[in-house]
Parts: sequence; C-alpha cells; structure tokens
Amino acid sequence: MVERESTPLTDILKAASDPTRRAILTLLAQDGPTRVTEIAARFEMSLNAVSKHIKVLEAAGLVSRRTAWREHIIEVRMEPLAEIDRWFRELRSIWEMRLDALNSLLTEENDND
Amino acid sequence: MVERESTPLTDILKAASDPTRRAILTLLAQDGPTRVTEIAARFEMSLNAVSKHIKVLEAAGLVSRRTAWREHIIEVRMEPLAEIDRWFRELRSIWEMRLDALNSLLTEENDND
DNA sequence: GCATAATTCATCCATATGGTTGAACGAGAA
DNA sequence: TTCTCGTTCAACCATATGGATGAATTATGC
Repeated sequence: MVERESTPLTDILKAASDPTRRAILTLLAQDGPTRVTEIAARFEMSLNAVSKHIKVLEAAGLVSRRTAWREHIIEVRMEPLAEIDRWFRELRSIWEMRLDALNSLLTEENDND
Repeated sequence: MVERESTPLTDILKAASDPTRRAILTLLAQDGPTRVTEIAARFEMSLNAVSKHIKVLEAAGLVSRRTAWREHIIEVRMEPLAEIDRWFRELRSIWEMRLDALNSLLTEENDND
C-alpha cells in the first residue's frame, strides 16, 4: 500500500470515528480529568484495550495526559475538534461559491432575455 | 470481535476520515455533480478504488447517485456533516456545564469565606 | 529487598480497510 | 448479433485496527 501522509485532520477524524473513543471523550467532558483505570472500569473491555484507545486519542491531541505519581490522569482537549469544524466550513464555502456562481450566471441569462 | 452497532455518526466520521474521500468531496463541492469516471481521472489510483470510496461516501449519505443512462452522476450532500457539528456542540456543552458547575462551586466557597 | 498497584509493552488473533486486476453487466450503436 | 462504454462485482493481497492475555515497568509502602 502506498505511503499515506497522516494529516492532523485525518488523525482527528479517525480517532473520533470510533464509538468507544467518543464515549471516552463524553465521559471525560462530564467528569473532568480521570485516571486510566477509572475510565476503563466504565467499559466492558479490558483495561489494555481502553489504554490503547486513549493512546489513539492522545496521538490525535484529543486528550492530554498528566502523570501524577503512578496514576495517569487523562483530560479531554476540545481544541482539535475545531479542525473538523474548520474543514466542514471550508467545504461548505466551496460548495456555496459554486452555487453563487451558478446563480449569477442564471441571473445574467435572464437579463439578456 | 464483538458486534459493533454502526451509528450514522460513526459512518459519517469514518467516511470523512480518509484523505482521498475528503478530496472527492472537495472536488464535488467545487465542480458540482460529476461522473464516476471523471472523478477517478483526478486521482492516481484505479477507477475501481475510487468507485469503492464513492460507495463508502454514499453509504454514509455524504454523496448521492443519479444514474443517467449508463453514467452514474455523483453529487455531494452537505446535510450529514451537520451531524458531526451537532456531536461537537453537544460534547462542548457537556464540557462547559461541568466547568460552570465547578465555577459556581468556587464562587459559593468564596461567599462562605 | 520484596510485595503491590497503575500502566504500558509485546504478542497474538480475527476482521476491516484500501488497493489491485480481471470478469460481468446493461444498454445504446453498428 | 456483436461491439463498446461506464460501472460494479468478485477475488485477492498487504496492512491497519480493535480486542484479548501475560509479562515488564516504575515507584511507593512494608
């Protein structure tokens, strides 16, 4: 398979596209900074599986980790989600520009009637 | 592996998380409804690969297909992207509610000083 | 030093994903 | 009928992903 550049946006969307990971984000948003073990306790899967999910979120910048003693405190970070919003807005504006161009073209034609 | 429910949001995020698919969406937003072959011509991969990407986008509702004779005209659909925005907003509001609660707790404590 | 606790690391497994190539299909054109 | 065109379907392959389990790590408490 060809080498694929991993843009931040791709990582963010990939990270957010898993239901378990979204649930983790929701949990963190509700409860605030939480230990890995405590997060894992909320899910019916192994601690290790949750730990891996958290690492994916961390790599995408969606959570940050603060190691206090032997506990790793995980905290949600909202900023990267704005990237998604930015992409969405850009796509929409491209789309609207085309529609505007179409409209003005039609108006011009009407003027020439 | 356990059976995983496929929510619309999961499908939308998964579909949007691939750079090629986002490029297809951008292209469609710019150029408007386009034939499959024509879309494929813009990418350095086989027609079949692009066709598969389009099917993923279609399953997520991000594009619609209009079969005109033997040509399949693909069109971008913006509506499902609002789902992402909705999720984002919900997460943020949960997050802000917690912060507000925290703040009012602190204020209360200050009042009691 | 030794047990304990919170995590990660290392393996392994099954399935999903993104890509390729070649065959099949459906419908107008010769 | 047979050819051609636009597209999907069917295999197939390599790698990624999500999960499990057991060992290793790291730092305190006894």
